[in-house]
Amino acid sequence: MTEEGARRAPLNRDRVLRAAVELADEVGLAGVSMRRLAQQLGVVPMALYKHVADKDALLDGMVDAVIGEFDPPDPALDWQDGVRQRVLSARRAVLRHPWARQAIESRTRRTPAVLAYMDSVTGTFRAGGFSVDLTHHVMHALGNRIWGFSPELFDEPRDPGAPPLPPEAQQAMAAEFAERYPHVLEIALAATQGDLSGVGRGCDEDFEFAFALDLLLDGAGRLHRRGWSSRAASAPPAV
Amino acid sequence: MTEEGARRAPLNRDRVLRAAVELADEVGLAGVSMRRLAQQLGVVPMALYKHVADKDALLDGMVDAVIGEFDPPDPALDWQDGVRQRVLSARRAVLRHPWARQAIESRTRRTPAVLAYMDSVTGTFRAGGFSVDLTHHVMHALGNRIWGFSPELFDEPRDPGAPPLPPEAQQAMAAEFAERYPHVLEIALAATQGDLSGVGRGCDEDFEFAFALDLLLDGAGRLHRRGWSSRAASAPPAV
DNA sequence: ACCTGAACACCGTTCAAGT
DNA sequence: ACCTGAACACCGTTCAAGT
Repeated sequence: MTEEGARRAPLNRDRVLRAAVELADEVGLAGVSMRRLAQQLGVVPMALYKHVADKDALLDGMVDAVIGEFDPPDPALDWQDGVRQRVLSARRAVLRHPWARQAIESRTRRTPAVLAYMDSVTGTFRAGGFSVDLTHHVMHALGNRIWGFSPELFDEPRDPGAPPLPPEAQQAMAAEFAERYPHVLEIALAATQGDLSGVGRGCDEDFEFAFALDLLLDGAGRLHRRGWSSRAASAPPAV
Repeated sequence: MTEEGARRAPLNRDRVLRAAVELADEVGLAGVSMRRLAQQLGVVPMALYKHVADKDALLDGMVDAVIGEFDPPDPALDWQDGVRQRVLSARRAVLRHPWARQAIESRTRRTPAVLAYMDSVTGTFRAGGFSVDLTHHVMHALGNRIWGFSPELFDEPRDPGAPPLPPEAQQAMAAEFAERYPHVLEIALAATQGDLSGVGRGCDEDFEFAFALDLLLDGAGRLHRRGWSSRAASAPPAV
């Protein structure tokens, strides 16, 4: 309210990005608008455009900030543990920022930070003796899993704060499900040891992630040891 | 312009969804707004809300329309060819609608059509003798690949209509890349047989998709044959 | 150099009213 | 039953102007 008391440190790119990350942590990615971010910084919306080209650039910067939290590579590890360590470190960072997965999936530009991370993982395979050819295909096979997340295949886990469904509702849901989607119900029940109230609460995502990652890395190692090459192969793998 | 000449068939859910799919095919997902879709149908925006609860429901319906284009399962196939056939059929449908991948990734609700498709793929593994437990983990490992796409790991392919970069720009890009991201450049060059102009035009996505799919299915088959169970395993796979 | 004010061309969705 | 009109509370971004 005083004339000069409200003066604040001048904006800069870093302060804008840090505020955006903080805002996304609080209200989710959909809640991050240029206008709301400006308000959070006590500034008029247009002031942001001096530090960030447009909203896409803002999102790129936010993803870069998450990448900045990844642990550095550990050169003492062999290729398999090396890739695992980096990817699981990426996973920890991504889980710290629930919006990060959605933001990463939405990016189509590859920033220097993104390229540097991909280069580092690629280099780990090469240092482990993988051919250029096999490394290329394996990077594609890993896909977004190098960022530490797998897609939500089934429903989002139910809000843990939500009250548990009443037993009769569970029964009704199970009955309907059992009729229409017996196989989905079966594997969902298996994941919760038959505890119906757990269905829809999601399963052990960490285990599923590690399972898929190791399935891919082990398959890759097998191809590597056998000297597999896509030039020799007519059809894809035949692992 | 005549009073009655402009009368059109009454809207219904199907006509709304078909128009939305057509609009997305033409202008991309970002171009599909309730207002623009209404205009396309010669109707006021609010008229849509009688047939579709809100924009999320519209997107759900559009994804369901794509799923409706998948080929039915072929019961004569064994589990591996059966899953491959369904997933490659999904891929053909998704490639017909360039917006579909983005739409599928953005959905958090699982519609009956989505659940029915997942149930069908799950059932194919079960019919092939896979345990409930292994089927569960394998479905997670496949992840979004059951929809026939893998994530864009590297850049989007350059617009094929765009003019090719001038040779000196290619040289400059390559030089900069070679210095900062040598490993990414290396595998990118391998994918285009050293043709620099092809870098950034993307690689053979069909091959990469088939590679990853078969890597996963072959690994899954190996675990199946060996009677692997997550209950017995302390750590994930050890394929 | 950095920020502001006003404006433009959009959004999704509500409500009460029309036929 | 189905559609409309007007309004609300938002968006991202431009341009010319202020300090």
